[in-house]
Amino acid sequence: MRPSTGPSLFTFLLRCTDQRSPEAGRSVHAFTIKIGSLADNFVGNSVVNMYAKCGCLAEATAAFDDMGAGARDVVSWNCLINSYSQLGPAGSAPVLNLFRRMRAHGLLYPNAFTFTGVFTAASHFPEMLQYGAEAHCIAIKTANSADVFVGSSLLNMYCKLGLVSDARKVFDRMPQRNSVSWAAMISGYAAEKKEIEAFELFKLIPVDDKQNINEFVVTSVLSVLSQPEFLQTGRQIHGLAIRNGLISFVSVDNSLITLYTKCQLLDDALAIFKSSGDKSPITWSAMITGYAQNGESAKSLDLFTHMHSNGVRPSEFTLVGVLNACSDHSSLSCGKEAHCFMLKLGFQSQVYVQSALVDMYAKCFSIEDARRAFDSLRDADTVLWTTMIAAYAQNGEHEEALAVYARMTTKGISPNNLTMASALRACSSLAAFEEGRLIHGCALKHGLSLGIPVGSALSTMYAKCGNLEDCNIVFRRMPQRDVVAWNSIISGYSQNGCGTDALNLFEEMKLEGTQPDGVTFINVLCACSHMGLLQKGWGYFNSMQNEHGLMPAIDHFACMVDMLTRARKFDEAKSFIESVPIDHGTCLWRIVLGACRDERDFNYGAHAGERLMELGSKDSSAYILLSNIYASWSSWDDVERVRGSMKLRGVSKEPGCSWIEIKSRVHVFVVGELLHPQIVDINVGLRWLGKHMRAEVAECCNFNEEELLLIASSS
DNA sequence: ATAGGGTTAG
Repeated sequence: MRPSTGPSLFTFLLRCTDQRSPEAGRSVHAFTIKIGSLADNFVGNSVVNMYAKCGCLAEATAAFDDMGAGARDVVSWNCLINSYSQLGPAGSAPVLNLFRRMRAHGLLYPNAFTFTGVFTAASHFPEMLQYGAEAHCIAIKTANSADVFVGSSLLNMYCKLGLVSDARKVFDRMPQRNSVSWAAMISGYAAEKKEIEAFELFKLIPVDDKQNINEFVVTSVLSVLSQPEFLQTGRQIHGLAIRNGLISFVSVDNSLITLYTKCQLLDDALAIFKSSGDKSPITWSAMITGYAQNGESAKSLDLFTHMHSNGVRPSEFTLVGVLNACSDHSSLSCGKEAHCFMLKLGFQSQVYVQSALVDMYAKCFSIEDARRAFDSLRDADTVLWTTMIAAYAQNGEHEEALAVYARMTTKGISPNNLTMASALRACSSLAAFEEGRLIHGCALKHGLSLGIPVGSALSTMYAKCGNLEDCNIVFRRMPQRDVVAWNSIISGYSQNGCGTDALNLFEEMKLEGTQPDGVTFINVLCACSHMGLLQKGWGYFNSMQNEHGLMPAIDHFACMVDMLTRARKFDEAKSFIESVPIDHGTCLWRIVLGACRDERDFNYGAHAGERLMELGSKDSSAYILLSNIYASWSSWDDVERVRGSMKLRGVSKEPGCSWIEIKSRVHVFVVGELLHPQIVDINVGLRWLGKHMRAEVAECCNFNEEELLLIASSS
């Protein structure tokens, strides 16, 4: 029996709910208890709903319990279920629990409202799939599966759990669909990067049904088409968004900004950004990130300052963008400032931000800071570990890179292709063959060995270890190759003295239709240089610009100088260097000096050495070579002059260091090594080797003893 | 009295 005060209580409770005022709601609740109407399921449900909407879930649950089993109906259960499901992942377990209790009750049948809450709850965790699928069966049995809300939340659940084709089956069987169904299905394809499927589905939306192409649908489809190859389609959807009056929706603007920044059209992106009426932190982040990703670090940082002065609170996404801009800038002071922001805003425990931070410090050459940032996070994931490995590899600390990789493996964190590529890069630099093979095995186990980044890194690793056979096998097994993959094998052959094979590979690459880049030409020109193919070298050098539109850079000029001097064309080398249109510092003259030593042409050597001194070279070996040349001529004044300016400029020789891995142990030697346990025997062996080498060289080249000592002293 | 979908990142 319902008391006469019922209707007015509803009105009060509704108003409290609408105004999200639990304070007022509590006094109405107290009144319902006083007049004993909580047992009325309409009033009770309103109380539960009021607390739930006000975010007071504990009180909602208490009111639900107070209603008593007799007064609770489907709506009471649904109110509670849906308010938990709106909490997101945190509410998933309570929802499934409530659903189980509701069914155990027996007399109540779940309805469409129940299933939408249950499916939403199950969509957050893969291990909840079985509960979701079970609920799907119950929905069919209780004749709820034809409902649009049920269908939409169900297909969304399958999408979020990675079962897109199951989602599509649900979608296809829906007797009716609305914008939510379309948006959920499109974003399901978007999450799997299935651009074609997403766009095909988008085109299936009935054209007369403008209602279905709303801001959600447009946002989803734009997000998946934000790539240069879909720019034209993206522009068409932009036009459609304008015609449908969707341009004022902030999420549409955000995805348009992303579309244009991903296509490197920063002006178009900026136009959207400027015209966007109410910018969200996402709008700012998208633009800041867009600048950073397009190498416009200064503009990125500038916009961040603007965001800050406009009083918009940066999100973790913003910080990632800003940190990226700082890495690009190699600006440690900017990076440290961003780090402070990050701490102030409390993003230090977010893995994405942490990885960007580690990367920033690594790119700013502050590897200790990178390590400290890495160590400060407890639950590092694959990418963060990989960033740290890459950070050491980029900074030349290859042993540390492998140590971090080893620790990652012990912790059972599975690698991705960049992990493998970075660890292999460290192996290449150390020529660590055994370690490299182990990593190859690991890549194989994880199914990563055939992809482009890992395949290329493997080829390089085998080549750097002198194993061209495995370098070739790995390369030939790759199902697809890009210019980087080709470069790895061409450089492998070229650096191992197999110039002819390197050049044949280069021709094969062009036949396959892969465009060479600057790196390819460095290897090709090196190969020509080593084989003394001067004419061929010139041909390739000229083809860079003429056939491939590539501007020669300092390394290419260096290859040509090397090639000319090896052929003893010192005059040509001299005029070539003087014609180089870019700033080349001391590098080209240094090559000439080195070649003059090897070719015993000390006149040109002295010229190159004097040029290097004029240019203020800090290279100690150049000064030593030059003074040795003068010494061989007995020009003691010049020797004094060179030694003097070397001292004046504070040029000193860094101690040389080398190492070798024997049976998994690394043996390190510095100049004048005394500490190695077998150093006496090693020195005896080295002297023996040196004597025999000199004898052999002298025999075939007719050097005299004096010249040989000059060569030995400078190399 | 109760419900479902979208945008930015290492």
